[in-house]
Amino acid sequence: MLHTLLEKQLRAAVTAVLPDADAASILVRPCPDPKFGDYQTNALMSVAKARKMNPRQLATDVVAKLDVSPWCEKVEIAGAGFLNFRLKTDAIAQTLQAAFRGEHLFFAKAAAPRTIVIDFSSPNVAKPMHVGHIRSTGIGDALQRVLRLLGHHVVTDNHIGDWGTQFGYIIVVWKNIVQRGHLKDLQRQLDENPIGTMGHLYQIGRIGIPNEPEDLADTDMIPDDKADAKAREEVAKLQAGDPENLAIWQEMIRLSQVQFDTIYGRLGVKFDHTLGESYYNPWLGNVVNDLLQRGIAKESEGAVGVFSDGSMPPKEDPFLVNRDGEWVPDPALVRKSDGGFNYMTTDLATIEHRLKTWSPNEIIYVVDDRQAPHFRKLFLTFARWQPDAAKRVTLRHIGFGKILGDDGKPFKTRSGDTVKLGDLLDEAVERALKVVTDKNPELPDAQKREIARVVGIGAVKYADLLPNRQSDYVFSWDKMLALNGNTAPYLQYAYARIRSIFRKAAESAERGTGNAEIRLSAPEELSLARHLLNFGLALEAVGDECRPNFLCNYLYELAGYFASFYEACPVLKAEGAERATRLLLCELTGRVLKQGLGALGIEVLEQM
RNA sequence: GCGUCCGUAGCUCAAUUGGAUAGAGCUUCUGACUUCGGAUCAGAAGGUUGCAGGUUCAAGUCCUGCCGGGCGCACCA
Repeated sequence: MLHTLLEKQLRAAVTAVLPDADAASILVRPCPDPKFGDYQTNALMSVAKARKMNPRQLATDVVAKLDVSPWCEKVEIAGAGFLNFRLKTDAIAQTLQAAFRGEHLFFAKAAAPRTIVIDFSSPNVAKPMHVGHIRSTGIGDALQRVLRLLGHHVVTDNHIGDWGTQFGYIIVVWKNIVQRGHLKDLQRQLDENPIGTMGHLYQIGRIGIPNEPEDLADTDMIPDDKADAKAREEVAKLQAGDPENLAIWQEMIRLSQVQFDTIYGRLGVKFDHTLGESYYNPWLGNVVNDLLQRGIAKESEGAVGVFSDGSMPPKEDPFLVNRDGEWVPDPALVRKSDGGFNYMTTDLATIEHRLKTWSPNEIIYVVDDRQAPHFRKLFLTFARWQPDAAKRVTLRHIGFGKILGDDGKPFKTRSGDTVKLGDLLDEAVERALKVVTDKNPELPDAQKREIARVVGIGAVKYADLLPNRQSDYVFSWDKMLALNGNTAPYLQYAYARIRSIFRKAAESAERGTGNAEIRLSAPEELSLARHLLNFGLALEAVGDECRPNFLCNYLYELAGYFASFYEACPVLKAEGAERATRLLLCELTGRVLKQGLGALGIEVLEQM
């Protein structure tokens, strides 16, 4: 890629002037404003500062050693010591033609591919997937797609919650209903609405047992102050391998899997592995014993926990918490006083398993920001437990904020319930269908439904990927499905317009070719062409920072440049080199939009 | 209380992590040839980046202190 070539030359020039300079820190980035040039570097200023040199003098010396004449006009020194590069139109044109011939699409595969495990989505068995799950699922899926595109070896693993205490409550009620001879009613309701029924059983179990079990949806409760104890008892039996409880548990997983498959199918999300928490059950005892033996964990109030090792100041130590001015232990519990294990234990066993199985360079957890303290403890504990293994892997928690309603509180339905993910997708598709029907009533129904599906699902995903993942954002139907602004439909529309041009071009039996003479001249052509070159930079930024919104913004800008170009530069009415140039720009913009949206997990349409 | 994240245009959000004149969309206003698809485009208006200091060539970004908010603080995940 052109900017990579510039970077290489620049690094060589800096090394020629200052042999001991850190070349890797010299980066070439797009200029914030085209009037400065196409690319710039600000690295010379920090290099000069570290050596107490005059930055402009250093810049002058570097430029004297720098030869980028094949690709650039004269390099300019600006401001406090920026170097500005302006690309030659020929160099841009040649890069576009190489892309057109399929030699690249403005990005290069990673020179040193890494093995990266991505842990995302992780829904709970026996509970409905809700809006919150779109965040982990969408961000995680976008990251895995981008990293794969960049040539990394990616392993996705859905760490589903299939082993929690929630099962105890359900089993208590389940058995009670069966005992009273209402198995058929239970089965009927589970068939009709598996997730809702299981969720209801859970809620009932938290209180006691139902009075009228044949109608679970509207039942009097017999409160039971031993409900918690009974649930724990059933969980203990389950974990000990009790056949009856095991059978109920397996049935719950089967019923939940149907829901997962449906949702993931609609979202187009696939996992390489689905190793739930239960998978690690056999090793949990050993994890705790090992931690105890090595003196990393110790008993406290009947439980077993990992405590501070005093290796860092109290303020930074996640194993300490300040209560009334005093720093007291805040351990990571790995075994409860009743002998059960915590998710810290499971997570430790999971890291060990992943390292042994896939030898990753990196494990990425795409999980709600509220769990940041948990992951700090987890990573530190693992480093203390298996120091050598820990050195070979980078553990990263990629956190994200909440989805809020108009009122600034967590997004809920009008009646105050959490919004189910399936319902959200239904409504998005339904709203999209109304728009399609309104805009293009003449299309066949089947095609309208397909458009509505792609637009609706795409809009939901895009709206979730667009904000900086760290911050909370306010959910808005209107904004999400808006047809202009930074939305999926706007990008999909740009793509559909491009495809429409090619359908028309095909009618006149003319296609552009990569070898035809092209001539970039209109300012709109040049702006669009220059922006195309930066697709790879956007992809790399997403991969490095795990922030899909960089790609969203890149694609939105691309669609914007295309829209301006489209208004100003007629394609099919043009002739000769002008026509070839414009067809080429359309083709490449289409490819980048499709590939880029695809990397976000969003489909495109030939017509909409 | 302690920790942590945040506060940017009327609203919803960006700003590639310290770079040049803080950008979009919505809203409002003004325009665009019987449109290569008007689900579009061009333009205008809108800011002391919560407040006050500090660090340096350069601060929305880093440091300190206030003000206001979200979240988390051992046997749920």
